[in-house]
Amino acid sequence: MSATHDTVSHALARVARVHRAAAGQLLRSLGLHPGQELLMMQLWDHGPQPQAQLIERLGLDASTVTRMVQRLEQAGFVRRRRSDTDRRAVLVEATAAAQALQEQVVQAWRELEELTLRGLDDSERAGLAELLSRVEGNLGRLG
Amino acid sequence: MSATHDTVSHALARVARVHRAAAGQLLRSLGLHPGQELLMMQLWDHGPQPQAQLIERLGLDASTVTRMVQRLEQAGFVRRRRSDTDRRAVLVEATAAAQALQEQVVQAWRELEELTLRGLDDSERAGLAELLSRVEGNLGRLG
DNA sequence: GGCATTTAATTGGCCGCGCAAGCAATTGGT
DNA sequence: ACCAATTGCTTGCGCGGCCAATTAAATGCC
Repeated sequence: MSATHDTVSHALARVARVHRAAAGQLLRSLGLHPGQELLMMQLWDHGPQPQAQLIERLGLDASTVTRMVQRLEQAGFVRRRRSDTDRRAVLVEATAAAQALQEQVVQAWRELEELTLRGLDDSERAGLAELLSRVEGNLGRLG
Repeated sequence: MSATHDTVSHALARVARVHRAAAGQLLRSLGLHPGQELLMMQLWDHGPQPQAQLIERLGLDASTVTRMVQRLEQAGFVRRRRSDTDRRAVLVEATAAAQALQEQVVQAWRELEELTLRGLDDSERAGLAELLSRVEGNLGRLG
């Protein structure tokens, strides 16, 4: 066995992929693709907001958000309108149809969380959350 | 603050993204896209092997591996040839050019690992590795 | 006011990644 | 020996995601 394996980085990459796959499985029947639910949650949690805010909060590239929003609009989950105070900005808001989805998405997310953490006791869960948070901090602000 | 946040699932998704971005940054100058280094590492660690083996070890979809290998071949890092014993199978092997890359990739991966784990002591690192492993187990086999 | 700079979005291009459908070779059962 | 089922791989398609380049609007500075 070569030494390039068993690193946290490898584990993280693999876990993230299966986790995303599991999310995809749960979201599939709701008509959402993995990643989109995070954007919708932002809208549900913080209400209508310009894309710049979504970009900021999701930590995604502007072009990614533009196209995600376009597709979500196409799917009927989101509405876009030009801001009056800043005519460059595009305000994004969840539609009524999306409101109906919220319950199911939250539920799916809960299932995913439980599936993910199955067999970990409270202190282990807290430990994992904290370690991930610190790792995020390490990687977050790098040049 | 709504309750949909602060879940391990959210943290995991975010951490995975910044981690991948960091990997991309480090691999960029080497001409590799994030994800490809994992495939190359398989080849370096286990030698020439059929795609089926790569699919198995990487846990990726067959179509994903097919196209990754095609692109890596295009880039000159990999060679493909039909297996003699099973003419459906495609054997994949690293090229000499790729051998030269190995050192740098291993180095980049080491940097990434250290960057990721900065500020965590040995027991915390071990703890994170173990928790990730258990989470992977939870999500891995979910028929 | 006038002009350079910064900011918000968009588009084109490319990659990773998965699902679905399909093809060819191999294996298994009878 | 034959034919069904399985296996290995490929292609079409669509989405998430990034970078680079572009346009339009807003801001800053003189």
